[in-house]
Amino acid sequence: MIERFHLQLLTAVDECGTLTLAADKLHLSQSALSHSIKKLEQQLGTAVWEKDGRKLRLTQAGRQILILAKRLLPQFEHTELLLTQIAKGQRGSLRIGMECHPCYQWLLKVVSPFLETWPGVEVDVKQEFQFGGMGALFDYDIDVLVTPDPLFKSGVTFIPVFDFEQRLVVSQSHPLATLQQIEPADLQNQTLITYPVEPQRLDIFSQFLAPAGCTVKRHRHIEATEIMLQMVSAGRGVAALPGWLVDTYARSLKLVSLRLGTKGIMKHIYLGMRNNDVNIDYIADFVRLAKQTENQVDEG
Amino acid sequence: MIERFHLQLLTAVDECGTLTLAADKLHLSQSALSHSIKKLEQQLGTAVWEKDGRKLRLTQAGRQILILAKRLLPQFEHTELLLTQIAKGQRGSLRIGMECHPCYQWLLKVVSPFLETWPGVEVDVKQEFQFGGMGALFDYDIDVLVTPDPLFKSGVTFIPVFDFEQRLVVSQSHPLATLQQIEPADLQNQTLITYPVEPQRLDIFSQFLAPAGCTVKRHRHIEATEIMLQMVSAGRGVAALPGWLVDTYARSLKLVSLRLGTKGIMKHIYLGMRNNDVNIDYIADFVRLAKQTENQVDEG
DNA sequence: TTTATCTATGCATTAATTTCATGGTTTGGC
DNA sequence: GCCAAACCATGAAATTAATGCATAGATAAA
Repeated sequence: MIERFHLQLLTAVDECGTLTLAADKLHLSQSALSHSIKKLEQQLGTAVWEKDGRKLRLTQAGRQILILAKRLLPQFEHTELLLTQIAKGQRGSLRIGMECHPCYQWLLKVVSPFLETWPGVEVDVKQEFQFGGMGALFDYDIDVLVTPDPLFKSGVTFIPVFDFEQRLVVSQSHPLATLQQIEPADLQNQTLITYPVEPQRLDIFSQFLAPAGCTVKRHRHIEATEIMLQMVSAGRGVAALPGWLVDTYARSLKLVSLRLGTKGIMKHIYLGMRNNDVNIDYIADFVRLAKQTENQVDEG
Repeated sequence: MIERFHLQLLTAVDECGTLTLAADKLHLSQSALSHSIKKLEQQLGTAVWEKDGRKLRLTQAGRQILILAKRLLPQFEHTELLLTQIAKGQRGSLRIGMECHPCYQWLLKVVSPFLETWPGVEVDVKQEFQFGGMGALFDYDIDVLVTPDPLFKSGVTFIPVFDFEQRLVVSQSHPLATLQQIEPADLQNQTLITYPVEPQRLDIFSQFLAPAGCTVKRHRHIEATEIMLQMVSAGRGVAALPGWLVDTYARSLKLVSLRLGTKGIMKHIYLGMRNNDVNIDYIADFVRLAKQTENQVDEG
């Protein structure tokens, strides 16, 4: 069996020229190296080098091992370097799961500074989960779940990082645009545009229309946030989206956002993660950066 | 220090699912594996896997090691396979040195069947040596020397493999073409074409012209055998080459070969090799094949 | 020929690995 | 909800391997 040590030994002899000098370099006795090689040679059934005077000359077999050494040793060392970085928390992978369609815009504000602070951490964002965001978290498909609907189960921690109000968006010229607030009945003759997810996961249904026993004239699905806002701007329908998100497009697209009900629909974005991971440096820092965005958005 | 064993261990656990089954596969106790990993984890400063119920789940660090394992282990195994072939003499390299210009044609007849018999042996032919063929042999630049001039020194073995007569080649229409044999004086008014080497290494000088105190009208150098024969065919000069070599071109180029002196210049091709290498299977077989060509050439 | 240098090897010592025995945890069946 | 089975962790003992010392053998240089 060729061991890593043998590769180091061959390399050292190649660099130093003699077994004695190689022994110094490896902080071992010349005897130890001699014994090691003898044993290897017995196992392989072939000599690694032959004596030429008092020098050693690699045999065909020895040359092959040296070639192997020069190829493999750097890879061992590279992985070990990687592991010390992982041990220090400087390196790893952060797989973010998104269970909140409009939050994508917000996420970018968090990821951007994160990437600068943690160049060794690979960030990946996933949006589709076979067994829901929680399943993905438990199955180690993701490391952090961005969701407005936390499930406080044992084994996972959910931390609120951002508060916002879910508001109705309409175009400036829309009949509802002048109202102070929207009541469920106001939407009876409207086209409501939402992301293509089950209605029970949409707050405007579960917290606003359904409790009042109301419905809308038409319900359309659109995947992309910007297209959705373009449609609203063109008067083709209304949508329910986070207030801060509407604000960033309000001027350019001539949009107005309105409170839903008297108190409004107040939401929180939570970051969910496995308890074991909470103390990993770069994950803790991701949470910290996520909390910071609240101020930025309010100011902006 | 990540050792080869750790790579095998990680791979086995990855394949078997549990540490216990991996232990069976590696013919070790479950305890031994557990201890090994614990020690590695201490050295690395990071866990390799974490317990998830009674299963083991790789950590980020563990995944890196597994990636390393899947890349490096096959390379270890490949080299070990190579070494067993080298040990059995099925594989190696045969670097042939040529110190005999016209012998190249002959060599091809030997190399061709050799390559078929020894697919694992890499054959290389060298023709230029800084310190002569013997030096190249001693310096391990070549493994076999093809030469008509053996030097019987200790450490090397020279084996005669092929006998031939060095004859003068002239065109059919040349004035000398009708002679039974050539005497040194016959060449006084001739242009002699030879390979570009020192005259003392040319038999026609050292064994024929020089002893008789004769010389030629002109001496030209040409590197390539076929061009040399074309020149002779065109009546531009005469040359001294092995009889069997001339025979193969005699009809197509309208050439005649003549004996030099009464007894002719008789030569032998020798194969020289280091004593240590004489018993290597594929080298011994190369010698055997070289000896066989004698019959083939005589017949052809 | 002598001396310095280098590798090989037997033997005693030291270190590392492995196993055994056992305890703790989790899972699944009853 | 309890019990048995499966699995991993761990301490201590036993085994095995690696290492260094001392020295012999061999080569090259002086």
